[in-house]
Amino acid sequence: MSEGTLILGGNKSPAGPGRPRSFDEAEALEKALCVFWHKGYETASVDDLTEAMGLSRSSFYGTFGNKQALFHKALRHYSKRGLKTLRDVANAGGDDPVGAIMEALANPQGGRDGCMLINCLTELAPHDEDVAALGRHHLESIDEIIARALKPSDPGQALVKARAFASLAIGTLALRKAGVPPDQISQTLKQARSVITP
Amino acid sequence: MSEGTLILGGNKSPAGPGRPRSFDEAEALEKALCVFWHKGYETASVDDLTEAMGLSRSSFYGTFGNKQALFHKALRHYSKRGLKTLRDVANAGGDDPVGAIMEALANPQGGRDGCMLINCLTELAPHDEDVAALGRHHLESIDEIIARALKPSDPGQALVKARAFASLAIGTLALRKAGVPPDQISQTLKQARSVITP
DNA sequence: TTAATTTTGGACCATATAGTCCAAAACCTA
DNA sequence: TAGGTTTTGGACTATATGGTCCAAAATTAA
Repeated sequence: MSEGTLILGGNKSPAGPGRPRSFDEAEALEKALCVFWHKGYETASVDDLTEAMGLSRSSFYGTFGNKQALFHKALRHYSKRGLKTLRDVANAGGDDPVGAIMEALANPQGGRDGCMLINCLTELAPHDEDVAALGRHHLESIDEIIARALKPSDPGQALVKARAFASLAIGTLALRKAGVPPDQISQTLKQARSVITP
Repeated sequence: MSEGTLILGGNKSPAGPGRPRSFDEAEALEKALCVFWHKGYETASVDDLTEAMGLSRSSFYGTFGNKQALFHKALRHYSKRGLKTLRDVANAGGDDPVGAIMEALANPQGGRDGCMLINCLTELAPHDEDVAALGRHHLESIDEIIARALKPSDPGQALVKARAFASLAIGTLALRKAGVPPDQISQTLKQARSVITP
């Protein structure tokens, strides 16, 4: 049960004896993340992944265990980083954290690929409870961050409004995927203000 | 180029000579639709499909051409029927068409499987322009139906508000997939009223 | 009954896929 | 330098996949 044994993935490449890794695990994970983000879980083949990560199959399986384990690790990483970014944006927003958040939402990182977490939720959540649970936690966290950004408003309704705001933003991701013109999406997103104004 | 030639799928099973079909094409399509809805495009194997449809591979390929053609047909059918249902709901709503629409949105057909079209948009649109185009048309139609339901409101803003309303509703589908409790989803959906009230 | 025509069952095929295995390479410690 | 240890390349395997093929079955028209 202890980490570092010879069972599965996550070999820590200790400083002890043995041939050293020829790659950076974090970088490789990042590359894998991009592939999953762009292609989805099922469509991303191990060949796609190893090629993008620059790894041999041995290193791939030796380091990450298998495709699914790598995927879960990538998704957790994505979630953690995304939430941190959102918090940072809200904090950096100063007097208008909601405006800062909306600004960020209007120019998402994934472009037409949308949000990796929402993509994976759509693809896998009904058949993978781990993904579903991670998704719930992610969404809940987003709601809390937004609710906190609404601070002057009446606190009883803050979370409810934050949820509606977030749902609207998530909905626009579908538009993006469909190739709806960005200006129309921005216009739709601006209507989210009417959800949160008291 | 004419239909009915011997090229691909959609054989009309004419009343002429030859062994008659042992199945109903519309029913088979419906079954396939369910499989795609529940499992997604990639994950639905031809074996899954033929089993659910009760067809041999010969009948499958002879009637529908291939997996992708069947899928597109199913998706178009889904879109058409969904839009008709939405229109019917709005029309049957009498004095409060928006309320009727919201009622319908709170009890969706797919349950945790969400909306097939949004699922497929998420899975395929960035890599399949046909799906993307169908998605845009579907979303646009939804917007128009909702905008029409907002008739008393100021007409210039009707479409903008309808789009925001629709995006919020679409966003809640992700919550549903993640297994967020239905009452919370309903509560979020109710906030959509604030988007459309002038 | 016979010939033409279409559907059906299911064996078959080529390929793609996730995952395994092992010998050689590259390192550390003694 | 020698022995122990880990990583690496890449060949290999088993299986699942989408799609094809053809002989037999089931029908209609003559």
